[in-house]
Amino acid sequence: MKYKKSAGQNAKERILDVSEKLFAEGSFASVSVRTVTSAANVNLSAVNYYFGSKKGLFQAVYIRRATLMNHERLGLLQKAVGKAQQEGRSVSVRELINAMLTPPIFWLYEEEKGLSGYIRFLARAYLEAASDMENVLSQEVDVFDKFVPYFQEVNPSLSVEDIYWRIHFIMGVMHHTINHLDRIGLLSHTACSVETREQTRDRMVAFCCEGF
Amino acid sequence: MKYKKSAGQNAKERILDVSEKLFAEGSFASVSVRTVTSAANVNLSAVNYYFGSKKGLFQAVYIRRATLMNHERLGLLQKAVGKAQQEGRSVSVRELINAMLTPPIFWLYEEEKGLSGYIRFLARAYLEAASDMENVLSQEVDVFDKFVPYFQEVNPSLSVEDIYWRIHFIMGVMHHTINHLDRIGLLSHTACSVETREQTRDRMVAFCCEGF
DNA sequence: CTTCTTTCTAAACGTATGTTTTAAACGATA
DNA sequence: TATCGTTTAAAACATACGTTTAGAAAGAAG
Repeated sequence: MKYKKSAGQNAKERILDVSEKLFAEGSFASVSVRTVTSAANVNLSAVNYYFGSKKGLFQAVYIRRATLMNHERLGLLQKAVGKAQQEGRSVSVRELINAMLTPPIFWLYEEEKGLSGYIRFLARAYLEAASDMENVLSQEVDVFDKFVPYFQEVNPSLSVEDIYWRIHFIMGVMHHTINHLDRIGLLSHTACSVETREQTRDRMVAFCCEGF
Repeated sequence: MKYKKSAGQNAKERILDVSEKLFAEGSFASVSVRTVTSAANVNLSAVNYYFGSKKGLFQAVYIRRATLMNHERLGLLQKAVGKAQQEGRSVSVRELINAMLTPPIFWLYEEEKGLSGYIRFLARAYLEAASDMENVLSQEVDVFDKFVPYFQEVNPSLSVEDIYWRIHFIMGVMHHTINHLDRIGLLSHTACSVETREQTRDRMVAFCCEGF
């Protein structure tokens, strides 16, 4: 009853890899199924065979790594919480924002495993028609919800409304950096050069910490 | 030699109005010429007649109000500079950021004149293929360049690199708010409700000031 | 009215799109 | 080897796309 599917698995994964990259660089409508299949060296009908439809492919690209990144974020959060408890203090704003921003920014620099493509894909998916991609939004929202109580704890004077607004701004800093990191040299007339992922992350964390 | 063109002007403007809105809500590729023309109640060929091509229409939408907003920004900058000179001090960070953010955010709330559509159109145009829309980017970049010396003056310890990174983050806060203002209620589980344009602007300015 | 330019309309062109269909090729099991 | 589920392949389908064309309608100028 068990079939090897070795070639099939490869084709399926190859399609996912390729479309992740293509959807990261262009909108859903601007990337055609034919572009995907020819780039992945598979037959045209493979997309519909494996994913039912173009939209199905898009969602499959999203789902493939959806849980992974948020797991990383929650992992960092847990780690910070544990360390703070051990030292008998509450989690700092810096630790919280660090946990929110480190995974996506580190992924952004991880060209090799395709994580960079996924993170850019995600940032773009946010701008696709809301009706089709509500799950994309809600998943990340759910994770950020878990951060709210800690923000409240470290700064009780802030209302829940204030906190969500600040989280919203942090997401802005994050998404914009993901979308335009490669153009920051152009923006600054080469005043800003390529940095390590840590340097970029630290710049963002510093900016957002003060904003909070 | 002079022709009235009254109906023509109306049709042309109507096309621009409609496509501004449509391009604000969907990507370039996802908005078809037929959708535009039928929404504008004009003949299908009107787009090619007036603008040469679909891309020509897109750029026309951009150009129509491009100078206006940056004029507003520079006006606010000049005003702040004049006031500061009169009071014998240098321009504050708050005044600078205020001049950068007030025009786009106020426009965002200006549903009536279509300015809201334009500002959302602009934010989306940033994500279109860079090769086609480089002028969109460069125009705003040119304006922000004019702010750099003042940021340096008020905070001489910052390098040009630092300043551009912060401007980049401010643009992130701005773009994200433009793109997702209507979804902030969803993000916050209705903790955040609709605010006045001044309230939203002040939140953004406050966050970015501290970040700077 | 006639003339000429501009604007609008309807139809068609050629191509690109997502999807479906048909059958061949493959791989493991029996 | 024969069988059956799975995967690949080629072709066709129907539709949607951006663009072009040819001509009608409208309006100002002579």
